[in-house]
Amino acid sequence: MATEYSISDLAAEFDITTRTIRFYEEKGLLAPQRSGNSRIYTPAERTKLKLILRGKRLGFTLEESRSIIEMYDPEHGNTDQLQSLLAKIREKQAHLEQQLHDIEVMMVDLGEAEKNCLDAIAAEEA
Amino acid sequence: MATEYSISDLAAEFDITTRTIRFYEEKGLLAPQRSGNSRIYTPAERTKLKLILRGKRLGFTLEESRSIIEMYDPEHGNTDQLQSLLAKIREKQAHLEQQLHDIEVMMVDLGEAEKNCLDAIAAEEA
DNA sequence: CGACAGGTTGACGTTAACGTCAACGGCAGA
DNA sequence: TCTGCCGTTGACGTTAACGTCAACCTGTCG
Repeated sequence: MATEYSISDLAAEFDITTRTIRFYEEKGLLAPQRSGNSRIYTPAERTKLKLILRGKRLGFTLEESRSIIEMYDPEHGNTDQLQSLLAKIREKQAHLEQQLHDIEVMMVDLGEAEKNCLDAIAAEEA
Repeated sequence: MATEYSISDLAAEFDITTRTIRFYEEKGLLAPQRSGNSRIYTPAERTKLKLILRGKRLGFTLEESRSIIEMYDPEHGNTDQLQSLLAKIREKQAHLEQQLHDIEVMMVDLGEAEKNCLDAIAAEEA
């Protein structure tokens, strides 16, 4: 349970390049501290990175991941801002529900494809 | 229940451009018939397009969608080819399971974010 | 006949998300 | 002191997935 990480620590842990991590910082998704010239990552920054990568696996753009990250540390803004944040949250939820449905259907399809494939192999061996 | 479609029929139905559809054809994902110079799409081609778009919503690349399409009309190859197809199927299944897990976690997170947001709004109004 | 909506093929432009490379600084070990 | 290793900042290259535009054909409506 380290309390801080170097850039290569994170790169190794998540199997990405340091260039990628710096790129996320350029885009304003990460904001590590500095020790002299070097970047130092707190567990909070590491969590942000995890969120980004999870977003990637779900086909989210970095912009979308950025807005997801922002949901985690709200700016304690006014009601308008909170309403807009709430709207974003519900938008993402709808997105995820669509994906859930897509996955369900595709799972069924793949299951059938698998069966057909196994049948064909069995027939071949007969 | 039309038995064939023009390129703009499909573009309108799925809310994409004709350029996009032609692009998929360039990449070998679609293979419409021709009536003179114009493209004619059968229901089977339309289904392929649906598969591509579903893949897109799940963050699949066109290459991945291509291999998914190929699972639907197997080339009735030899056992080796079938085995490799089976491997691909299971790979996609694993991919989907990872996505399912990601979605579950993100749903919970968003639910909490939503609650925090609602609480903050309530506090603001108090 | 004219024009107009739909189709076609290139060819080039664009954006996101990095990869690659050059040129440099700092520090630990032999 | 020199050799690596890890880090840094630009700057430019690359790939996927289209968008945009020009130049053209083709059927049909008034």
